[in-house]
Amino acid sequence: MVKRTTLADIGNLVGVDPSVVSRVIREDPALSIRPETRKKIREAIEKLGYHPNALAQNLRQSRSGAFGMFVPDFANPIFAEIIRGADRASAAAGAVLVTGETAHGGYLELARSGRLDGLLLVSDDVGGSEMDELDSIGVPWLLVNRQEYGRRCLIIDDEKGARAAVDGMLALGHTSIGHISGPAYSDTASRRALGFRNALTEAGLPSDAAVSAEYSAASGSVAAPLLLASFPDVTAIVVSNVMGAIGALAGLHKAGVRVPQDVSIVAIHDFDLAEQLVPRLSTVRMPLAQLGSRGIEVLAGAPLKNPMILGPIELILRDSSTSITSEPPAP
Amino acid sequence: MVKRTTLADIGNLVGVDPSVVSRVIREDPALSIRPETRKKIREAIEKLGYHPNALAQNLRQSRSGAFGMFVPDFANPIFAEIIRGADRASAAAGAVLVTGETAHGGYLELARSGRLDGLLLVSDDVGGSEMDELDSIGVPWLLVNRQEYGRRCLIIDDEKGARAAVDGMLALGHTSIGHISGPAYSDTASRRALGFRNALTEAGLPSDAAVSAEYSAASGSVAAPLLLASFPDVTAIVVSNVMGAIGALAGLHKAGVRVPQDVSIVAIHDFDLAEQLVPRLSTVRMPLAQLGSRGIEVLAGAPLKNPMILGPIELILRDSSTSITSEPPAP
DNA sequence: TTGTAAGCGTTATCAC
DNA sequence: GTGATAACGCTTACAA
Repeated sequence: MVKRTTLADIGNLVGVDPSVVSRVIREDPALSIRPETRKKIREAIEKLGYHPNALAQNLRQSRSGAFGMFVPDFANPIFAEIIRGADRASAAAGAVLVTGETAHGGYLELARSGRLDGLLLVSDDVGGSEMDELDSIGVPWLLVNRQEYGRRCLIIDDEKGARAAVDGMLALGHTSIGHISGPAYSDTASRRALGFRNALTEAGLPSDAAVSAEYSAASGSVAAPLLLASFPDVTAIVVSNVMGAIGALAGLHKAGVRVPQDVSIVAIHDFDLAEQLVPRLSTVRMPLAQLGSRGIEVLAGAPLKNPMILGPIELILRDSSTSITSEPPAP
Repeated sequence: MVKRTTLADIGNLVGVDPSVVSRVIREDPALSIRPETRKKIREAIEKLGYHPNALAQNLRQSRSGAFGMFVPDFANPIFAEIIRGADRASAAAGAVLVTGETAHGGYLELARSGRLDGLLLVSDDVGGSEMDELDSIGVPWLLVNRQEYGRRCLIIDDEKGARAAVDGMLALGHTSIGHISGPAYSDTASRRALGFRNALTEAGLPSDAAVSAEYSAASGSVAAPLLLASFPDVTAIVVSNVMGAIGALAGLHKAGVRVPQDVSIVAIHDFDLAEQLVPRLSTVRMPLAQLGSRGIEVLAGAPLKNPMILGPIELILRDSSTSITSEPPAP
């Protein structure tokens, strides 16, 4: 590997001080320079193929030009979409995105060593002591998709998302609607459960048909038949998360329950494969990518007035839900 | 944000030169030091909560401590698993993993500015000129899951994977086996197609029942019914990639073809959701995580004698494939 | 209109 | 056994 070209090399070639070259590159407005000198410098840069050494810039400016983003699981399409948003925004901000899974806890060491200008944490398993530690380190950081008292965070309108799902089922004529919620420790789950209950209460309908499941397909596949066994009248189920919904489809199929003929299913969060499942899964599309991109923007200095992302929330009806009127009318 | 503790701070506190502190921290074997001095230094480090400034280390040592990993699509579970492997290996190597999507081409600038100690590219849309540029920059880099003449790369045994799928179908009694291959420009696709043909040829069976599809569910959903229309005798289909297989299930369902009763399906590459689809999808599990982890190890200096990863390849039979003998016997 | 110089915090090579 | 010094490549206030 050949030695890299430095500012000094350019300076030597042109016969000018490196600092001048630096100022030309950075288009320092306080610099007045003869056009021909500037031109010569530009040409030399071109000729030698100069690119600034980011490591030196980093040290000099005490900033790493990197943002961190840690998620529980790369394979979850929800996190993938958040990451994508963060990736785009980082690139736009001229920074790189360092990603990792929260499990190995590497983000603390990264923050301590100054390798991150900011950090996004998308995870329920980041504990209070880790958060305190981050605060004491002094890196800007944000909880993403999780609200916690006294911490800076960014969330989407989960309550509204759940309402959209319920309203969609109501519009299809369902009057007995069930809920497979996320785990109790998850605040997104409780906000969705709240939206579910409120929407039904406002419609003058009961909202007690609910069971809770983990954020996993396996858990959803158990929960769905269980819900129907406990509440046999239920004709539509709002599933709090996509993995659970996929599991629910599988679990119901195995139990001999037909979707959507016997029960309609709608999930919170949309994702690519929803379109390809059998049956195609109805979802509520939420602004996940914005969760990532806005997170980066806040880390980069944008004001955080409101933790709630105000993006579009959209019910996407596919084959897993159907109108109740397609059932034989009561005698 | 308070000023960070530096080596000099420790030195001042203990009454010793910063360089000595550095040598203690790095456990320099060439350092002889009084045990009590060492102890005092250790205590001061503890007391002031010192952590080395990675930015300064980076500049001094001309290494960024970061590896890059760029994929076409974060949402594809295949790439997610490769990323996970790379993430683990990076953490183990004391480096961070910078990820991004190949589309915005940011990796070139990262490489040029010295922000990466090495780069893994998992993508069919990285062109020859980009590769040449990377070579001229001098960063170690590797194509992952793609073989290209004259380039350093890392692949898995796709041919063997396809063979495993075919052999599995043969063992179930199928004698007319079709293939939904990946796109022609993809070398993984051609290696899988080769495995498919060889396995059938060696079994004395024809291997002409093949159509090609893009790496997408939508494409697979079109290709599967098409394949059956062209080759009505086919009783089992080997799908070259998971997305295509998911699409195939959907496409066949829509066409009224029952899986596995009318046709068996097996996909190359396993992933979480395979277990939760309806029907549960048979797959060939390939060592994807190792593709990522070994890639990082090679970047970190491990010798690259053989581009082929020699991990386990395992056929996982689930509900989407069944024995041909379950069909009514011919009269 | 340009040059000088002082750092950013570390580490490697000497010197004492 | 420990200290001094230079250097990594860049930026920026100040001097000329």
